[in-house]
Amino acid sequence: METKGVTEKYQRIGELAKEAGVTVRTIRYYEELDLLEAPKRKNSEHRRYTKKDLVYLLRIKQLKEYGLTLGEIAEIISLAKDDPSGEKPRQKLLFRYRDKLKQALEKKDKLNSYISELRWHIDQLEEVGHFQACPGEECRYCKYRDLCQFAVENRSPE
Amino acid sequence: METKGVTEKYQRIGELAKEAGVTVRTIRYYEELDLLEAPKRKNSEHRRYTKKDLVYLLRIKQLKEYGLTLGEIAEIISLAKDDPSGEKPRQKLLFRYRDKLKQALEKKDKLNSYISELRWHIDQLEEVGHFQACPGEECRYCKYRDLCQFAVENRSPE
DNA sequence: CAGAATCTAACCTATAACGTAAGATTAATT
DNA sequence: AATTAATCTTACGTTATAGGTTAGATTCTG
Repeated sequence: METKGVTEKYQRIGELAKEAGVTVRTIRYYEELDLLEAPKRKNSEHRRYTKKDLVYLLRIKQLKEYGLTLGEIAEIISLAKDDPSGEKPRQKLLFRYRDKLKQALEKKDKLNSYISELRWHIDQLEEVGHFQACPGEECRYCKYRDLCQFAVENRSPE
Repeated sequence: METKGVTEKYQRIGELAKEAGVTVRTIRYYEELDLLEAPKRKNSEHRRYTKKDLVYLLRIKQLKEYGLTLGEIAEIISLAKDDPSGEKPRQKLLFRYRDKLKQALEKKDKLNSYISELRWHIDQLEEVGHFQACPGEECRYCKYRDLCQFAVENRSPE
């Protein structure tokens, strides 16, 4: 394929983990999920890694930061394997990003509604004196009674 | 079938569940967590509920909607039991709401950063042709190379 | 050759709010 | 009374993700 750097150095899994800022377990786990290529080894040698593996690891970390799950990342990596042009994985990644964006925007909308709802309730609570009395007799005098689903009808004699 | 009103004072758990829009299991679970008062019964009678229980159930549902956990709700209810004035539960609820508000605002900030990050990456991906080639030789011509942590150095010799 | 590092395999964890099943009992209906 | 329906308690299961945590064996390093 292509010639690797002159200073090509093989690292052990612990060293790679430290450099990438992940645990050893994480690296093996990623290998298990086909996120990371399993280094070839004879017999029962220990794993050896190159700079390229570090780059891939960091790339995975990056994609994770952008909200992709390991499954989604694996899917993209898998596409990249069969597609030398890189077009398919690129499209998939774009799709994922757009999807995450859509979800994030929806989430933002909900969050905004939630925030104003909370503000409303905080205002209300700051004014209403008797929490425990609600619902109950206090409803009769509550300024929010028309908005409250728990308001007790005020004509009913008790 | 059943005549509601003054005569039909006590409901069975299934009826209450249906009216409140929860499951029977949920009611028993809430009782377990002291969210709902356990109806008194002799021997091994079945549970019987009143209109009041329905109101409390709906109240719990409402608090849940505002993002309180069952644990937080239980805490408030517990406070209400020892405090006839209702002041302590009210303060606690206010505290919770304010806390939720704070968290929601923080979340919103993060979401906004995330959204712009995503947008940036989408723009980038729409322009960069070769995902698979990144990082690599393509970095030399990539317009984002200065921003990319994975850009391979092309000018700086080791 | 001691002791670190790594190996595989397999189970464990956290999180909340219930779901679900088993087997027994109680209530309602016919 | 008999049958059916509802309810009872107890207790384990669920959902998902991304690894953590042993254990005991093996390999590598100084």
